[in-house]
Amino acid sequence: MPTITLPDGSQRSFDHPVTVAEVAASIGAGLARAALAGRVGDKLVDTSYRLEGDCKLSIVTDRDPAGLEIIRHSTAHLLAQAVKQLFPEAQVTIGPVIEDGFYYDFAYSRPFTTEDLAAIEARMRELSKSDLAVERREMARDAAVAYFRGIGEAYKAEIIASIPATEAISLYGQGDWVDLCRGPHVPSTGKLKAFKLMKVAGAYWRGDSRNEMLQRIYGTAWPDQKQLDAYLHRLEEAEKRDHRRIGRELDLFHMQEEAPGAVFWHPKGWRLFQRLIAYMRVRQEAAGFQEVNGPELMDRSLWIASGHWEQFGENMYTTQTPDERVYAIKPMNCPGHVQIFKQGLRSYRELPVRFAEFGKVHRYEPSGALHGLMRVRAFTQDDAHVFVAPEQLTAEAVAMTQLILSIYRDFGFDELRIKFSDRPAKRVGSDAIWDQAEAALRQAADAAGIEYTFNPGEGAFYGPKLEFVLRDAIGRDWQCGTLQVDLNMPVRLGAHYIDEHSQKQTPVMLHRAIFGSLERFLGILLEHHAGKLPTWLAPVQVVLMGITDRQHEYVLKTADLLKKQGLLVECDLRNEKVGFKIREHTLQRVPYLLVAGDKEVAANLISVRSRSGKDLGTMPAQTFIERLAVELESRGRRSLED
RNA sequence: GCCGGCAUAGCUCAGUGGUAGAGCAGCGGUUUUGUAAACCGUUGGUCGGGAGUUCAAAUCUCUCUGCCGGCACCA
Repeated sequence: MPTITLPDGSQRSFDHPVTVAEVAASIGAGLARAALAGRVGDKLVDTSYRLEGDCKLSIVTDRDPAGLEIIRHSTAHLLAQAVKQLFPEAQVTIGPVIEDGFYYDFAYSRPFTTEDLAAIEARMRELSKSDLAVERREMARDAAVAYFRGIGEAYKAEIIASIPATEAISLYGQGDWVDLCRGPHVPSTGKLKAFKLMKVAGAYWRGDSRNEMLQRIYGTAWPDQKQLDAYLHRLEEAEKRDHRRIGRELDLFHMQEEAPGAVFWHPKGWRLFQRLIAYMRVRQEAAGFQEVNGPELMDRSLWIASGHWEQFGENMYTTQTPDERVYAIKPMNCPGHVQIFKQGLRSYRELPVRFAEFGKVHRYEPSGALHGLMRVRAFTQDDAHVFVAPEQLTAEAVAMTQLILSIYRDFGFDELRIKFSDRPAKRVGSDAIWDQAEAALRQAADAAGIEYTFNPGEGAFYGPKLEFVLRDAIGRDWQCGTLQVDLNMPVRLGAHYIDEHSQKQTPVMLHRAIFGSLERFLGILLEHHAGKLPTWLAPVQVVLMGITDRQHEYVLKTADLLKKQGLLVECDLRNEKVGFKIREHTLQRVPYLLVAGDKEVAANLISVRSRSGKDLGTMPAQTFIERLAVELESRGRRSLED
């Protein structure tokens, strides 16, 4: 005799076991139609799930995030069913939900074409229209392995075989098709109405490049057509903020075939780049860092000693000189900084020693990894290494975490993901050292009060790391900042200090980067702001223009005034209409446009227009300068428009 | 590196075996202009590189390079 308690606290009693669907129907016909699944306690179940005893139940519809996830998961099944009907030779593997959609990997003799994709999508629509019931059943593991082997699904059988033998396997069937799945799923395929197949790509079986390549089909699915259309529109908008496009439109940089993965910075882009450096210098200096500079080329022996040659030798650029020595072009700055630390005897009194460098590094990245400014072969790190005594480690790591977060906030990145990555399979150093390093970093992260996710096995080969991850316009995540605890490199490279008992000690080394790669950070920054950089960063902050050439002298004089304040100013004295000039400079995302006509000249004023198109009225140049100063000093938190 | 796609003027793109095109940009004029595109004229391309098929290749084939979307990698 189950009594069901609903989310609003109301209760319903039944004199026999009921399904989730029946409970939904007892509440209302509309809810019965909208029901995708049920939530019993914390557990998601199908609408066909039978409630035998008293429980708390909520009906999951597409308004529930869990409901949307179920729709996407079920759409992945619909995709697999359609593929099996059209390409019976294809084998199914896995089909998980991802952000905004899903994918499904198939093993097939050839890649799917875009024509295939259209045919598959059309078949999915037919299957949806047929409104096939989705039914769950359970099977013993070994029986399930035998079943999938029997129907020629070797991959599925392999997956099931890796599940413990004692577990019952749930299978979901719809029409002629059955898949292994934990569920839950929508009650019938008719619930799947708004979906679209997006692209095909290769993907390795079990994510291992030694395995065969499968054919992955990506799709998106939404509760209704309107939300699907909105999503597709968002994608189009995101494309417009692609940093590669903005870089060209704003004449910031270019790349070309002769230098794959390397950037040609144009004047405005380089100015922007230098402004990032100038900002970081100020922040670093205040935080006790000393800027240093190491050689670009160092003998291979140093990289062998550090362990980089062993780990990354394949990805290092090398050069052989006439004396037959082999040098590596530095792929990172740490060994250089250790050499500087090693000069002379270091006292414990000097610690922490904080060396920072804007170091240009070269890494021969795999060709397929290159991606605009985000992944290049030649890039500049705001790299720093801090040598501390073990007891200073936590405080130093906490301070650095806070510095990173504070700097990100200055750039408008309030939301970022932080990941904690621990020891990778390929590493140097004993487990005892790793235990120590991981514990220290975790302790520091907790002391800093940050929230992070756990990223097992993704640490650097010499130590665990915190990764500060930013997201680009179309949702790809990129590691920017990093903080690493390293107990290995100081030993390998022979760094020491003398403690208070005159004993030689090995310092702990912290690696940290805040921008990470300036190139990448700039790419993210451009996308984050859609090219509309905050005024304090903009390579051109103000453009002045006259309406006719009668105002030229006044414009030049006013521009001089602004330039003397250190503002980045250009004058547009071209023989063009003011509307044309406004349009061009607005497209160039110049923060402020100042216009002077005869009226302004007569009154000794300027007319101010913001990038957003707002007319801020006329004012004396001095007033503009003062109000702009407030915006610049607050790094855009306060604006001249306010 | 792997799978797939793409590569035509500075940019965005059309051209699918038969004499390389458009819009914008650029350049030369005219216009002295009031807050997101004035008007007229005009320059510009070994169709990514190489090889092949063909009477004939931007177009078909092979190959190399680069880029794009994924996967793998990311000190």
